[in-house]
Amino acid sequence: MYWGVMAGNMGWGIIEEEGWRKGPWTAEEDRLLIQYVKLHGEGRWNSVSRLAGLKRNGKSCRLRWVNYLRPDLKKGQITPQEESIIQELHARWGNRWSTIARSLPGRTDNEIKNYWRTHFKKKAKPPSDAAEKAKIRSSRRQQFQQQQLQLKQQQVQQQQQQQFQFNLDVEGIISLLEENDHRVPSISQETHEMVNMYQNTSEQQSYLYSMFNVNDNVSAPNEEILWDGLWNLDDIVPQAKLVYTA
DNA sequence: AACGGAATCAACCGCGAAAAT
DNA sequence: GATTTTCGCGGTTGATTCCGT
Repeated sequence: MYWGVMAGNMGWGIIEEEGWRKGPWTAEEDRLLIQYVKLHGEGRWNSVSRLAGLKRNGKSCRLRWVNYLRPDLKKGQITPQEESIIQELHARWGNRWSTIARSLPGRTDNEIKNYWRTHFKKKAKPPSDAAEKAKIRSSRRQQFQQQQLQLKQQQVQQQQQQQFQFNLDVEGIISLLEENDHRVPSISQETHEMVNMYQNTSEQQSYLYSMFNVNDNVSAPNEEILWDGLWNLDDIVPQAKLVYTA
């Protein structure tokens, strides 16, 4: 990856006279910044250096987070659909990149701005020779491969997130059942049993996952039993709203 | 294989608006 | 209300990679 190469070359990790580091971010700096956001949330960027021990100014930290570290960012090339949205919105808004970016979830203003400058500015003139056409074909092929890769990565990520969320949710169910057991007749006996099982051993925890097919990402029928129950629970205990991200 | 120009993209800069003091 | 701080935006730069000759 481009950044990786740059970060590997530590030649210009410059320290300015004020003590701020400049240039490409290292993996360690990224880790510190991610940790800071986990603990303190986004914002108060000027506190990052003090609280996270990063020798970066607030502006640099914000930029790094917004453009590269935010978990909701889409990786990979701009898709043809996104491209047409960019064109359409640029016709309407001009260079208001942040406004355009709001219509493209997971894309940053910087990314769109760069994309526009490198793709659309020159697109006015159509390809005129074989070399240009070959280049476009190659670019499309790369784009397709990138999309396939991205899709696979998304699937893996989704599975991991699903399992993590499920884990959290089951913990929530346990405590809610403990608190409200007598008030929740709509939760099936099966659900009670599963949740109770979860509390026992790690083998049984795996068994619980397998029953819901969480690892296989094909979780429909058994899951419904649980989540129907969850929504009933939610009606009774509104503050206990459980979010299932399938 | 070597070179040079074009393309790409991460990061910086300056500025203005909004929020905090 | 004035001043300072923080944040966000758009423009630009510069290192690296790509690609044609």
